[in-house]
Formats: sequence, structure tokens, C-alpha cells
Amino acid sequence: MSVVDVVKTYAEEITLQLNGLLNLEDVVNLIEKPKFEEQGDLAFPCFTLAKKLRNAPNKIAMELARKVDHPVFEKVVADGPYINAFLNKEMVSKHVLTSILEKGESYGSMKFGRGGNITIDFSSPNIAKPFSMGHLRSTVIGNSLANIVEKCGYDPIRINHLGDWGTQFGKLIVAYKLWGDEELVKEAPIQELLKLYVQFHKEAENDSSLEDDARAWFKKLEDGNEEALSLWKWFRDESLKEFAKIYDLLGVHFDSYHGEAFYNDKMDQVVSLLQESNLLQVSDGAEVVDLTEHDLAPCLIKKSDGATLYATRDLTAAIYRQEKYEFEKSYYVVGHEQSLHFAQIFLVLQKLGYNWAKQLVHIPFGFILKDGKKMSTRKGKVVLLEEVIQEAIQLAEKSIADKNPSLQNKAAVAEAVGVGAIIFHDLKNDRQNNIEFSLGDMLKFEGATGPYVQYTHARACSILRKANSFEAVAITGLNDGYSWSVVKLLMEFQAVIERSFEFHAPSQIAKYLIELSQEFNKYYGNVKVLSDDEELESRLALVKATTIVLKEGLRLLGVKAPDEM
RNA sequence: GUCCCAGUAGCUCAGCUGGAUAGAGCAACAGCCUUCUAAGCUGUGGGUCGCAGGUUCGAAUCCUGCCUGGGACGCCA
Repeated sequence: MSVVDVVKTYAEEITLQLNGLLNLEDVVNLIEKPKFEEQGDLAFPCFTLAKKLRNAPNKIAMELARKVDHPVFEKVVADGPYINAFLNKEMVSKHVLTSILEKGESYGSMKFGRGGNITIDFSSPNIAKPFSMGHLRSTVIGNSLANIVEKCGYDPIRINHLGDWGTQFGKLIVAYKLWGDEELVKEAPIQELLKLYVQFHKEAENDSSLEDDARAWFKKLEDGNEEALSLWKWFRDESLKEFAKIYDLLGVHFDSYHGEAFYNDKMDQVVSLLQESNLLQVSDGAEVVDLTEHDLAPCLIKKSDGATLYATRDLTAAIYRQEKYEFEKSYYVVGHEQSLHFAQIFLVLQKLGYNWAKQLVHIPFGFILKDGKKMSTRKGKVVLLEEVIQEAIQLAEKSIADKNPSLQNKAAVAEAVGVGAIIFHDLKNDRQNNIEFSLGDMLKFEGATGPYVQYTHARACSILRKANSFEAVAITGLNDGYSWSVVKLLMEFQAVIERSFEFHAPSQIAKYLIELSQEFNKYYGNVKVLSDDEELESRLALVKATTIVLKEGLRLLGVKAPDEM
């Protein structure tokens, strides 16, 4: 049983009394959650009816409330212009708890995706640059969306579209040849390459010929020049090793690491396709697709020196992915600053006659700001993710030493808590918000945080461990207000997942988990679970069901839920 | 200049497909561990929902204009 079921029942009962004035769907859409606990569990506002019947909403509510009757409702009352229904706590909680225990971690799973593929392009860090806080957002949002989509019955294809191609490599090669040192690079590849990259931009401010050299070297790379290629490969390998450490810590994996370079030999076809379709125009020596009819700037396909651009690769990648995966949807979890770029390539694909272009979705997110401004790699202004993660883990270790020194496998728990804090901090707010970088906020373990949810889960697990035996056979349902608040939230789980899918919003789940934790902690503080009476089994069922939903919800965010902490 | 995103409590944010008395967390203050993990719970104070119009029985929510912050706007990605 879920909210959807009880809402439907309520709507059916109301519709029955309306003689076709409103259809079932209208009524379902009108039903809302009352604002205050004492107003009941479901509310139906009578304003629309008032208009149709030309009668006062309060009167209509009074009349209807008298007529609606169903065993699942304890009572139905008129409250001003609303008809408020109070659910039968015992009956509903019995159903909800039994169903969660039966389904276990598959509670809340849906099948509407019917196994269709959804490709998710996320993380996509740039080779030879450090994995910054900025990439964290794409990584955790994309990873969570993959989990959510899977929970809805789709098959997610996790794609790490590595930034392993482009003029930046020309810059890097120039910088390395001018100032680089093989030994230093071998010792600390990412730091050293970043230094070279930053130095390049500094020197290029006074010497614009460097930019020309960089473009030339990138052209050589694209044409298969051996020296360029071997340097490129070396930079790439070293970077991937570094990234693997981070992904391991975050618990993220990919189905494909095909980055930009992978499409290098596939772009010609796409360019010819554009030509055949008469979409290409020459403008200032570059080849572009004009988009003025859509009020957009033209999409650049080839530079005046014949080298390709970002758009060329993304067009090629989209076509390749459709051919290979036949996706039903294709997500791009990429920063908000690239909105124009994606609008352009989606339009170009449509102009090429691809119907599936409608299934492409750019999922933008806000920046991580430093002092109110976007962080810039070019100036070396980055905060390294790995350092932040390590710091979080150390803090978690300290916390454990302080609060639970006898804990087993401390290291694993500290990692789960530290990493959980960072992931949760990123996911709990709307994607679109810019975030001012704050180490303090990320490392907070109290209040609305990942560790708070994890802690709630661990507490609940602890009760279950202390219960002598728990067969879950004698669940009779619960009737008190504290457990009811928890049960009501438990039955909303599926609806929350659906909403997070619809809006590509992991934050919906994070907010929900906070709320569930708060209600459970109130319950914990007010009700003694382990006391021996006839409701013991039902209370244990509530506790067990809560652990299931908390753990599964955290999993959808990519956060672990230790049994003890 | 054009376009996109945002503006809600001291701070960080929910609420935004219109509905009842605008909510959390942090910070401040005051309580609660001989009883299931105090990373917790309870209480207090704190708001012209950026501003001005409009639509509506009803607007933080929808529309228009303006202000503020961030971003994008051709050879970076």
C-alpha cells in the first residue's frame, strides 16, 4: 500500500458522490496533503466544486463529508472548505509495514521503464587536470540519477565522457616541451601537469604566439603525429589512475570510458552528413550550422584551420550512442554554463532528421563558487576533491573515537560517513543552485546531513540487534501518533522516487530521508520499542521497515548505510 | 545589448504543476543521558517571501516590468 492507493480510494469515494461533476483524474489531482497534522491525512478542497455548483465551499464540504465512507478511513470531516480524511492507522500501518518487510530493498521499485536504455553522460573530467570540486557535482548527481532511473525500471548506461581531446592538449604539449620535466611529471603527474597548464596561460597573456603554437600542436595530434600522440597517451594514462582512486572512494563505476578522443575517427562521417544535408555554411573561414531561425548563435563544426570542435564531438557521440544503445532517453549531466551548447547540438541533430533528438536531455547544475565567483582551472584556483574527502574521513574517524570507540571495522565506517557527508551535502539542495564552497558545511555531521541519516539508520539497526527474535508474523498495526508519522512517510517513498525521476532531482530523495529521519528520531525518543507487550512485533516491524527505506534511499543517492557507527 | 538561472529568518536552504496558520537545518539561548547509540530529542526568540503592477474567490507559487547576484553569447570545453 502506498499513498497513491489511498489517494485513489479517497478520490473514488468522492467521485462517487459527485454525479459526474468531476472525473476521477480531476479529483486525484485536487487531493492534497493537509498542512497540519491535526487536519488529517488527506484533504480535498471544495473551491472548484463551489464554482460549478454555485454554492459555498464550506457547505459542500459539510455535505460531502457526511457521505464519504470507506473502511480505510477512520473518519471524514469537513474543515472549512476542505474535506479531510483520517486514515485508519491500524489498518494502514499493518498493510504498509507488511508490504515493506515482504519487498525488502525492492520496496519502492517501479517497472514503468520496461528495461529501456538511458545513457547518462556524467562526471567527464578533463585529462591532465585535477579532479576538482566542480566535477564532484556532475559525478554524484549523475550517479544518483543512474540509480534512480534503474529503480524505475530503466537500464542505465553510465558514460564517462572524458575530456581527453581538444586544444588544451596542444597547450599542454607546448608547455611540456618548453618547461616540462619528465621526472617531475612521473612523480606527481596531475600536480605537475596542472602547473604547466597554469604557467601556459600566464605566459600566453604576454605572448600570443603560444596560443598559435598550441593550436598547431593540437592539429598535429589530430593528424596522428607520433610525438604528440605518445605525450597525449602518457598524460591520459596517468590521469586515469588518479581518477580511479576518487571513483573508488565515491563508489562510482562506469559502463563506458569513451571520451572525446574515441570519436576522433568518427567525426568525418558526421561532417559529411551535415554537408549532404546542406546544413554547413562557411563563415569567417569556419564551418558552421546556422541557427538564426531558432534565435540561436550558429553551431561551430570546424575551425578555420580544419580542426574539430566540442560540438562536432558531441554530435558524433550522440549519434554513436543512439546506434549502439538505442536509448529511450539520453542525459547529459553537465554544468549550467553549457546550456547554449546543448541547445545547439540538439537542434542540429533535429535538423539532420533524427527524431530521437527529442529524447536528449541536458541536466544542468549550478557552480561551486569561491568567493562568489566560478572557480577557474586556468588560474590554478581549484580545491582538490581528494584532499577534501580525506579530510572528511579523518574527521569521521575522530568522531568515532570520541563517540563509539569500541566499534568494529572503524576504517570502513569512517569512510562511509566521511564520503556520505560530502555526497549528501551536494545532493540535498536543488541542482540548479550555485553553491559557495565551504569546507565547514561539507564536513558537518549534525543536523540535515548524510551522517544524520546514517546515524538514524544505525540506531534503528541497533534496536533490531537487541530484539531477541523477530519473526514479523504478528504485525497487528500501530495506532499512536508517533509511529503514524513514520508510517505516513514510509508509504510516500515510491511517490518521492517517481518525483525525483520526473524532475531529475536527487534532492527530492535527500530531503525525504531527512524528514523520515526526523520523524523516526522523534519516535525513538518517545516510544520504547523493546518493551514486552502485544505490539512489540509491530513496533519492530516499523523499525525494520525504516531501516529498509533509509538504506535504500541512501543507496539511490550513492551513500552507504553502515549498521553501526 | 540578448538569452539562461537565482533572490524566502542573521547564515544555508525547503515550499513554486495556485489553496488552510510560510517551514527545516545552522548559529543564539534554555532544558533532556541509572532506560533501545546525545552524530539525538524538546522548548524560546527570529520573516515587508527582492520591488512594483496584473490575473484569481485565493499568489512565496502564474504573467509583465524593474532592481540585485551568477552564467552564457564564433574558432576553449
